[in-house]
Formats: sequence, structure tokens, C-alpha cells
Amino acid sequence: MNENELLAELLLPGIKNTPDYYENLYPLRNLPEGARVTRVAPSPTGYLHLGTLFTALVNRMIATSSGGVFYTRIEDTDKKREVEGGIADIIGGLDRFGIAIDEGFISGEEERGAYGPYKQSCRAEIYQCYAKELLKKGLAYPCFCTAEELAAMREDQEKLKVRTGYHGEWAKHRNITYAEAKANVEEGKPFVIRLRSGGDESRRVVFEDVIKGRIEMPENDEDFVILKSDGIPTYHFAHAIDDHLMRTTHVFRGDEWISSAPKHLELFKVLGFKPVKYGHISPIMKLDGGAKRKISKRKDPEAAVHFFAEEGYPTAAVIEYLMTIAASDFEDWRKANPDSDYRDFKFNPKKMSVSGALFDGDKLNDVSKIMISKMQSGDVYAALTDWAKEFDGEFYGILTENPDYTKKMLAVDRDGVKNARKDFAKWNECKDYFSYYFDSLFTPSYTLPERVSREDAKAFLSEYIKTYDPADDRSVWFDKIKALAPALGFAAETKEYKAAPDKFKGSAGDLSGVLRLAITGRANTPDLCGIMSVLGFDRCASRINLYINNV
RNA sequence: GGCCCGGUGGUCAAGUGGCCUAAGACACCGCCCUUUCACGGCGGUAACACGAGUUCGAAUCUCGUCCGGGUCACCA
Repeated sequence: MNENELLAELLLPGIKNTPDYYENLYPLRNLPEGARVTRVAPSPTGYLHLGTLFTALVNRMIATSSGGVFYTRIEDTDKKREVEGGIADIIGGLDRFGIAIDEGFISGEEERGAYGPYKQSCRAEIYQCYAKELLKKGLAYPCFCTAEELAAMREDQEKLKVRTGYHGEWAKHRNITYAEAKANVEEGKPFVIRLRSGGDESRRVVFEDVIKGRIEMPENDEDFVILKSDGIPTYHFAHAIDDHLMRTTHVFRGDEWISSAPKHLELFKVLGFKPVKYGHISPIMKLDGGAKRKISKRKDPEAAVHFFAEEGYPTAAVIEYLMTIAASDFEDWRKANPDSDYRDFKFNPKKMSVSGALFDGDKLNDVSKIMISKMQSGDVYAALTDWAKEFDGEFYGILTENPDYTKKMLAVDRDGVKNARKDFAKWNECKDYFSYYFDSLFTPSYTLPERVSREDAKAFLSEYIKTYDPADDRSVWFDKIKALAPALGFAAETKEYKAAPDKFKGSAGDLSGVLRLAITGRANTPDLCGIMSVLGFDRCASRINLYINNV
């Protein structure tokens, strides 16, 4: 054995496999030409974040559009920051949003697929095997620097105004001898393993980013850590090994990773792997004061995907919105294919924005309103009660006390209508929106429409209630209003009134406004005829009397 | 500060040297339709960060300036 081999044996004595073993264990995938293998690799340091959902959606679409595979991998190499239940929340969240997972973690604890384990903490031996190989070849070495020494080194570098980091002459242990290393190990000193970088800062590394195009940067020359002192790899090393062994073809990840791409490329080269293709996704931004910034977990409620569930946005609406930011040609496609499943959209990474999109709540609302307007009452009932059950127990009780009544209410201006209303974007708006259907939520309003006097309102209402029949269809219903108009000095037809505004106090439309106020306490509601029919005669009559007595 | 990546209406964006008098969507405003409320239809306000250069011709190519974002860990 030469010195490098002795060193490798000294540092990682338990590792017996060689890289060949893993190369054979995880053969190339048998997929058609052009199929892309993508993944999302969340770190369970928190709950599902909008950016993670977005990244997952993009990777999912890339795989789907190419007939490939999309898998999940848990990057839990930082045990200090890990959050209990994080994996279940993240994977469960992806599932709730309809992101299908072909392979990897499919729930908090189950995984499937032939390229696992899919959790990095279970792959220590694999990483160590490759690290050992690098050690044997002299491409890596142990470093015994303490955190304090490293910090002191950084201070010195800052004072001297030289580039900070563990590189070149600053790489203290770069030329450590086997004997020195052995002595340190025997003393029980902790060590990390660093890459012996062959890069040169004055040379350029170039790669073709699938989203951003050609990117050129100085080569990495830093002897960065590949194995931490606990034997667990850093992100960089785990990324190279895992994405190679799991036979990933394309890595779409946040663009904060661009700056470490030279490290990754060097790792692929040194390890003898074919590099993956990168696509760096611009982050979703948020306007803070006057400044744009990346959406942040701490400051922005909408950063945590949980926010959308609480607000009651249908998951499909959030996905639809995300698709509009992800692909600039998605909205055109949607216009041409209004009823297609978004998964049928051919996703082209070239159509992804190179700059970060500002999160636009107005746009989300619009997308969501359209989505909800297309749902039939039965589906709305299911989704709304599901939401209420979790987030508004009182409303849930009211909604489900009489399901038939609630469903009839939801059918007004919805079922059998070509273009349904777009009145609400999320379920938490419904309690207020539908309040007048329920006596316990109803708030009367004793105001008057612009052109109707108190006396006329009372006179109209007391006559009207004598003729009202919930069985009336829309035209009969309005004819009855029209019939009462002339006697009160109102025009029966809107056109009549418009033609000669001086001859009338207003039109039948104004009278129906009084009715609306009396019945619902609102100036704006869906089709009043339909509402009254759901409410029933008694409830309508009592509200009308209440109004007459109080206005 | 070094290194990257960006900069077209308030927002998302189309645009790859002449089809640009710059598309579309959201938001906003107006009009029309209308049996109320909506839906819908039609229209409007509003943009190429700035300065040089290349060219017959620049939103598009080059350089500089400015502005914004990201990154410089035994975190991912």
C-alpha cells in the first residue's frame, strides 16, 4: 500500500466496498431516448415551502413531458436543523397538491424504488466509499482544523484583503503527511475530509444552463469539505454521488445554487461521473416596502404552503397559478385548452423566466375564482365542507346541518349556467359571502337604494309579499315586481325609464334592489329569485316584515 | 467587497436586427348587454433603466454606468 492508500484505510477503515459495487447495484435506467429523470430533494428543516412546491412542480412537469421519472430524496445531512415531522409534512404536502411521486419517499416513512435508500442519512456508507476512493487517489485529504482556527484564518484573510476560504496556500492540511495524520487520529482529533481541488481561479468553467443559458464562472479552487467530522457528507458531495447513482439526468433547483455549480462540476469530473444537466430556477419574490426580495419563511405567511390551505385556496388553483409563473406560454395554452388537465401541457424549460417573479395575490385570486366558477355545486360542497371541518368548526356545523339546503344554496347561479359567477377565490370568504342564507349569520341592513324612498319601499314590499310564490320561475318572479312598479311611479321596463328619466322615480330594477336589501342585507348578490327560492317563503316573509318595521 | 444572474406598463410577460405605431393576462377605469346582482363583450390609461457604440435600421448585438437579486459554512 502506498501512503494514500494507508491514509484512506486509516481514516475510513470500515469501508470495504469499492465504487464498482454501487455502479452495478444501480444500473442505468432503461428509459426511452429523451426521457428525463428529475427529482426534488427537500431538506426536512421545516415545513413545505412555496419554493419547494414550485421546484417540485417544475421537475414533475419536466419528467412528465418527456416520459421520464420524478422521484423524491430526503436531504437530511444536517441533523442539527432537522424538524420533527418535516418529512411527512413535505411529502404529504406534495401529495395534497397532486404532485405524483414515481419513486423515493411517498409519505413520511415509506419509500419505494430500486435506487434507494432515498434518505441521505441512510447512505453514509456509499458516500464514504467514494470518499475513500478519492483518498486513495490522492484527490482528497483530511483536515484537522477546528472551527476557531478556520474563523481566525478568515479574519486574517479579511485583514489582508485576499479572497477568503480554504484554498491554495491557505489550505493548511493540504500537504499533510501520512505520519502526521496518523498521529492526529491517534490523539483522537476530529477531522473532515476535503477535496484536493485541481481547479485554478484564473481559468473559467462554462456550462449550459437549461433555463438561463450559457454561464461562465471562475473554476473552483477551494478545498471544500466533502465529508463532515461525523462522517456525513456535505450537500455538494451527496448531490454528486446521489444524482449520479440514482441516474438523474436533469437537476432543476433554486438559482441560489448557481454559485456552487463549479464545485459540483468539479466533483462530477473528479469522480468520473457524467455531469447532470442543470436548470436554475429563479426564486419567487415578494415586494417588501419598495424592494423586491426572495419570499421568506420568516416574514411571509404565503411562504409556507400551509397558508394556502388555511385561506382555503383549492390546491388546483395554487398549482394553476404556479404554472402561469413557471411557463410563460402556459396561459396561452390554457386559453386554447380550457378544460384540459394541466399535466397535458408540454413543459419547455426554455419558457421559464430568467428573473424572479413577484408573488401576485391578485392573479392567484383570479385564477382561483375561475377554477371555482367551473365547479358544480356538489364539488363545491365537498371542498368547502372539507375546508370548514379543518379550519372553521362553527361554519362546518352550519353548512352540514342540512346538506340539501346547503347544496341548493351553492347551486344558485352555478349549476346549469354557462358562465358561473366569479365571486370568491377561497373558502374562507364563504362564511361572509353566504351569511344571509343562515339566520345565525344573517345581518340585516336597513338602508335604501338610491332612487327609492322609505315610503315607496314599504309600500312595494308589503304589496309584493302578498303575491310572492317560491315556485315562480325567473320571468314570473320579475313580472310580479314589474306589475307593482307603475302604481308607485316606477317604470316597468328599464328602457322606458332610460328613455324618459323625468317621468319616473326609477325602474323595476330599483324596486328589486329594495327586495334584495330586505332579503339579504346586501346590495350585491347572485340571482335574487334563486336565493329567495332556496330561503323559502316563511324566511323571506319574515325578513321583509323585519325590514318594513325597521327601515 | 469578490464572483454570478437579472432589468419591457403597478404585476406576470411576448419579443432572438426591419413584421414594434411593442402582443396577451391580472389589477384599474369607461362603455355595451342586462329583469336585479353577476358573467360576458368592447374599449381605455400605462413600459423597452440610462449613456455611448456597431448598423441603412436596435427592445433585440457590444461596452460602460446605475439599479435589483443571489452567493461567498463541517446549512442545505
